[in-house]
Amino acid sequence: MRKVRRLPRSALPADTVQLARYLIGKTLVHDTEEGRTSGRIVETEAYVVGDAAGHAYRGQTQRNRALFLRRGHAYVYFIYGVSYLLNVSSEQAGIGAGVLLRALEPLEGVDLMRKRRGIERLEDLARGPGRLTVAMGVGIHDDGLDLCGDGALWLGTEARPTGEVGVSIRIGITREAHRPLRFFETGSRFVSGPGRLNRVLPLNPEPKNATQRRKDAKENKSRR
DNA sequence: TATGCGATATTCT
DNA sequence: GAATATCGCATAG
Repeated sequence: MRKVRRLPRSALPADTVQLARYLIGKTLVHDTEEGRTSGRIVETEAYVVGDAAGHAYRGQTQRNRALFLRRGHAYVYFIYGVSYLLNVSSEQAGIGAGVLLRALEPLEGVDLMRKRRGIERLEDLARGPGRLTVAMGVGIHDDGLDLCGDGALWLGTEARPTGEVGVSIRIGITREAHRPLRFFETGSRFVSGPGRLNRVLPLNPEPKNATQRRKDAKENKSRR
């Protein structure tokens, strides 16, 4: 394994889509009192400027203010009453956009991740954005932190060469769901989502996502 | 492998 | 009151 060094902000592309692509293969590290956990980033999604699916779409609020920090800051928020999700802010100060970190391949602190997650299987420790934050010990207290500073949560260089990067539509959203803004390392066992999205292109006809399916089911029921 | 469903907080309408 | 950048468990094929 290569020596992992902190990524300076100047290394991050100053564009949301490019950053999402760039982060594949890089390392996320968290040092806590319990110990260090780290992992290779194998799946991301871009939430670009003017994106109706992005939290910054309706302007800055108390909740999403970290998305408006200059690139390289953590935006953490709570969703579905169950999960915390971690994003990296991606544009210049005052412009709201970010990259959602969706899955990691565990590197260091695997036992600590197992303890935090309460499961054993390596592939499931950080596959999915909500699982990732649990495994890494990331929570709302990390919202707004600078991932390019000298803090405990940071982005690092790649621990080993990155494989081929694939693209697909994003997962779990309804608005602008067709856009090819999800990036992943092809062939990785640590990537979330249905297998058909994890091959290199083709951008297949848009499958219905979970929310839409639920809506349809409900409508069918009330129709009877 | 896919589909269905409940849990549950915060924001927006 | 509805929607949501999810997860874990159940069930079916």
